[in-house]
Amino acid sequence: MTDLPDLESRAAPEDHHALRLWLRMLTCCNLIESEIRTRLRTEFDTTLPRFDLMAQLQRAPKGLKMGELSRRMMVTNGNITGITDQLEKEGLVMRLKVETDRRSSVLKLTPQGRRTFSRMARAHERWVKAMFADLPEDHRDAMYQALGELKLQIVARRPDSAR
Amino acid sequence: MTDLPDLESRAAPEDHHALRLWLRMLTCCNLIESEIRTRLRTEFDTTLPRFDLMAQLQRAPKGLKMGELSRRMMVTNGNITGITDQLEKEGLVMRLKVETDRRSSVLKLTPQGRRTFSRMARAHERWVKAMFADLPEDHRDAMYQALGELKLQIVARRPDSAR
DNA sequence: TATTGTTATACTCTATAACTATA
DNA sequence: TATAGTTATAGAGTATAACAATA
Repeated sequence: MTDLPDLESRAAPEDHHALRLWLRMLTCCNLIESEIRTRLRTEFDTTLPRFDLMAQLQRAPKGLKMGELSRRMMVTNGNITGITDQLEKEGLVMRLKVETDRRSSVLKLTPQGRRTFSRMARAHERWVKAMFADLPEDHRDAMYQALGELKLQIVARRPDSAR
Repeated sequence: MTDLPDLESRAAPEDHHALRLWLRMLTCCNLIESEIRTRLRTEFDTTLPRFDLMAQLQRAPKGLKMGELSRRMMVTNGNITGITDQLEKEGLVMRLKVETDRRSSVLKLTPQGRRTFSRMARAHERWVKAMFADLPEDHRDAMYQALGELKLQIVARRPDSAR
């Protein structure tokens, strides 16, 4: 491994393995994430949180309540309101009133939102595939596996995981 | 793997392996990062970029020029100026004039900055170790390996990598 | 002319907390 | 009382671009 001058360079030789792994993981994530953010901005004039919200809705044909989106995206309610306001103004998502609970709204993609998201999702998948293209399959699968365990442990340790 | 209601839930069954891996990786990183940010804030009243900058300086006893920090932390010059202003005001880092180039400053940790950073770094390592504690060694090493390759590829693909 | 660092600006994202309307 | 969503606010982080001093 070469000594590239990035975030990982903050690791010291005596650091614990877990710490070195984390710094490398963080560097990779930041690299990928910043490329995706840049491309979403320059090619689609949108942001990652907006893309994430639309991705959640795409997977939920019946729509999602705003509170559920807040949990999934791990941000507070007010933020979902803000992102939703933008997307609604642009005609990409719509708020629907719930018969059984008049406090709630359910969000859905509009037909236009569905079309727009499809184009973005295809591009997004292309970018990601390209970035992971040369990672050997067995390494890719091993990482997927290991990350699955890691995620379970971390979620289990979270203070609010009993919710 | 259970179907937890988080970011990864935006993956669809037909998604490419690379995409699913990326979403899982992103979820893990976000979980870890947000725990670290919260703890840095509540226990040390500081932020991740400030911690990162100090970590870079800790590893560079001779100090670093601000432009070099900007490259390593992958943010623009102006942001380094801002973070440095804060840390300097609190007496944690100092700007030193360079004899050979009067445009440049070299940043170093002050003695107090060194002490403060040591305490934070020990705590930070404890947090990370705890989060990775139950990940089997062989998985951990496999991930470290795979991420190393991934990082090389992504860096090589970056538009400014020829710099 | 190019580079180093600074300044000013604008925007997104985020958490917090107070609020409303329902339940 | 508790919950769903809204509003207001403040702060961090970021990019962009214009700028001064120096190379």
